[in-house]
Amino acid sequence: MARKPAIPGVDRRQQILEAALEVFAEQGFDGATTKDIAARAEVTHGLIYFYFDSKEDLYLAAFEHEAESVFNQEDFADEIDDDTPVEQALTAMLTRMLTVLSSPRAQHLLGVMMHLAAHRERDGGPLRECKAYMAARTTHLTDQLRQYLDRQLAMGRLRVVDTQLVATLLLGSAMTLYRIKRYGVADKSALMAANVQRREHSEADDTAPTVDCGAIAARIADTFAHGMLA
Amino acid sequence: MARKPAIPGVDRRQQILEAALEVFAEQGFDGATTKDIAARAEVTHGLIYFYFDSKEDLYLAAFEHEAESVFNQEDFADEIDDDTPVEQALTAMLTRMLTVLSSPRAQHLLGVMMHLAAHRERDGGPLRECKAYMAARTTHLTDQLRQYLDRQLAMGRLRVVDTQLVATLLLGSAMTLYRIKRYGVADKSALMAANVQRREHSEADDTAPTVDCGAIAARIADTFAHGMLA
Amino acid sequence: MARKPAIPGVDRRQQILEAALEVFAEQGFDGATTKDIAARAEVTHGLIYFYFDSKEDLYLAAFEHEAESVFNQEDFADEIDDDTPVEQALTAMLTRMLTVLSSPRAQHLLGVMMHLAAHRERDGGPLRECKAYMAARTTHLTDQLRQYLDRQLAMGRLRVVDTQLVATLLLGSAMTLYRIKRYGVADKSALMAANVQRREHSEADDTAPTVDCGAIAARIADTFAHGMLA
Amino acid sequence: MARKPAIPGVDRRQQILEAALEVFAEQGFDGATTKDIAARAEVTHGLIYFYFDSKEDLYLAAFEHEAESVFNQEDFADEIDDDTPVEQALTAMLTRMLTVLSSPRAQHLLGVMMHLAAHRERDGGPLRECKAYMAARTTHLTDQLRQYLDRQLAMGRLRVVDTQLVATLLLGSAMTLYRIKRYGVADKSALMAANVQRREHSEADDTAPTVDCGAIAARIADTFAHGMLA
DNA sequence: CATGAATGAGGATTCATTCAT
DNA sequence: TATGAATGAATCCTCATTCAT
Repeated sequence: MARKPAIPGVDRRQQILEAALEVFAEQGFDGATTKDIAARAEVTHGLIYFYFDSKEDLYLAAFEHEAESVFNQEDFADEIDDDTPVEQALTAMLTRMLTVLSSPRAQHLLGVMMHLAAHRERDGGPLRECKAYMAARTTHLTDQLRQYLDRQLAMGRLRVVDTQLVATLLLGSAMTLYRIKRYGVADKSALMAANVQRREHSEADDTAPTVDCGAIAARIADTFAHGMLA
Repeated sequence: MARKPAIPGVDRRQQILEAALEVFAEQGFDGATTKDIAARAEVTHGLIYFYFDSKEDLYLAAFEHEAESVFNQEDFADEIDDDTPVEQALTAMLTRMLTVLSSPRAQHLLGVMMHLAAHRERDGGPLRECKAYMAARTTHLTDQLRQYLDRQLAMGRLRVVDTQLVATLLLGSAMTLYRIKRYGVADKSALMAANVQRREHSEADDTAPTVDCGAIAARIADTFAHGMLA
Repeated sequence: MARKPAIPGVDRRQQILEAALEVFAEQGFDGATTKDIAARAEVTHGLIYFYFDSKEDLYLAAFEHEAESVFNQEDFADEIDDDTPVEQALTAMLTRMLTVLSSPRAQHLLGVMMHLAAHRERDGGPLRECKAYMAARTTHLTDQLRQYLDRQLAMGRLRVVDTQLVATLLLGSAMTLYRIKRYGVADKSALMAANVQRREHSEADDTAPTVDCGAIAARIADTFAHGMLA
Repeated sequence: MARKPAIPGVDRRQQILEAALEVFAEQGFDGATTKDIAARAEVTHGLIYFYFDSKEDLYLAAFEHEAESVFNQEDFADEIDDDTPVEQALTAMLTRMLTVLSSPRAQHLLGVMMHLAAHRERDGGPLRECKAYMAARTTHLTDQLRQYLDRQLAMGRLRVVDTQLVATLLLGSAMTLYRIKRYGVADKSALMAANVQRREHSEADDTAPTVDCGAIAARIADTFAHGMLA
């Protein structure tokens, strides 16, 4: 009675995972319904429970599935050559990071992460694992960057700044701007940065606007490198 | 069966609004239940519907109620003296902003705004109004800051930078860091900045840790003013 | 704290009773809400419970209040002169009955009665009393008419017909037509009589259409008296 | 927790539709609860919403489901032979109609229709569709009958009477009497005809008393054909 | 594997009713 | 008398989850 003969190559589990990530990214854990997900995956509602134990299990699986593939490409800071001029190196690193984050899948992951970040439950709730994973990865990134900055500082190429702070601001700024550019209005508000995208891009739909990662990266690097004073 | 005559002094409507803001900040619109809110407000479930038409109406009311009082204090950029040195002026402005945002109520509002920012619905959904309000206020802030920077640029005090970009990064950074400092782990992930707070503060509860707004502001201003290169 | 000083002459109880009858006529017992009634009576919700013990009590009171005044005028059959020609007597009687029923209040009562008639509960429910009252009055009317017909039959003025049946049909027909004429479309369906009113009257609003009771009465009497065969 | 696999032979949707019609017939739309309906259908409460979108949707479905099958048998007037003597033809037609209406299901439909007829909302409300359907079918029936009478009138077999009026009275009388006979007291009141049934039948339960449709039809036809005057 | 019917707990909302003032 | 705030039970509806087929 299997309606979809399922072209043996197509993996239903995969379909569900992807649909789930999308829906969770849009609606959050509470707002998403398993029925919605099934519909998006073009799968019957019941089938979800063949592959996953529960909505929560599905959430975790979808998150990890994507996080694995996104974060594993991101040891970008490792490749930084300590001898390259700082601004150039930062531009390269930010470009690489933004490029990785440009894929639709990575975007969905970011969406999920924003919901996760917004959630604050007394006990941590069912999403605790995801939060922990996210925190770890995030810490790792900042640490890599900070270590790089520390080395540059030691080499006398930087003013004496709080490298931890700068690392945080750099990565935060990159993500902030990136999401603003891609999604437009709704995100602006989140970060109090409103009309950037109106000037440069104006796509707000999901048809994957091409964002110039290199340009964003260069500008951020320039600002952080030289400051804005004359 | 009117049980509690309401201890004449207490305003139940207010209680509900405040409880709602808290719960919505923690759980988001979908995650929050009207029952939770009633419990937090120490009010019976049904009473919510005496004061508000629906969960959505309550959300809007709670949001606006707080947004009004928070944002109305925030025309900080207006007071900036164009003759003050830029770094000093920015420090003052950021300090003022962070101070306003330190109140528990403002924190709840920020929590709600994060959820709002994470939500992405085809039609905008019931929360559209809040998003629009948020976008407008946010745009206003950035604009004020950008205009200030434009004036300074015209006066020859700044390098030729993209003032819009800098304004966005400045405000975004301030908010980012602020939330990280106050709440710890969960927020880190949102912005991929993980271990800042572990070094400086480590409170994660609601007992309102005192954050040194001036110090944060000064460091951000310094970084943006001079850059990090030696 | 009495908002309405209530022009001492105006009786709030009365206002409530009348509003209740209207609302119950429109929505039925289950469909009506005490809040609606209070609003219609321009009275606060709570006041209802000062005058009445419960919704049910109010229903009973409203029903009886009106029924008393309507039915008490209706001993029309008593006044029939046995010597008047039958058709003429019937016309007079029906005219009188329809006239009594023309008042807005009587119309509301009829509305309530239709709901009552439609309700069929295992145990009789809270409306049992009203139903019983209605049945009694109704029986009384039919009996009067039947007795009149029996007397006429005994006097040889009628064919040998089932007087009980004819009495029932006569009264039923009168009410049927009357409601159709007054309310238009919705009622038609109830009684499977559709376009009568479109020809003669076309009011459907509550602004009390004047209905020609005499004309309706005459036509009914004619039909029942002579039949339709040539 | 799919408990009952549904005893393959039984159609739950059907069960629900039938239970709904019964409950709606007894209690009206407002008085009926979905829980009652579920209980009557021996189905869990939630299942209703698997098959129907809302209580209203269920009402419509139940109404139409039954109305279709009842009204479709009722083009009785079409089959009337214009050459048959009028009284005989009417008797046949009424007999046929009453027979169709004798089925328990048709009785439930009539119950629903009575509630519908009693309801009078400003906007028509959610039941508007049903009312419209009812009005249309009802109009159709009356029209058929009136046209038949018009033809007979043209053939000189009838006195000059208002055929529309007579058609309305005939059908209304048939339905009136029919419901009185079957259900007893409650209905009497509706039409102010109280004691007919006490003489002839006295069933008030749902065990479908057999009613002599032919006898009722004949008596009505006789009355309308010849009138009651000697 | 896959389906879709079925379940029941829980969520938003309404409403009759009560009571301090 | 009259008000309006307050209560809690009941109602409609949703949704995660299960299971026979």
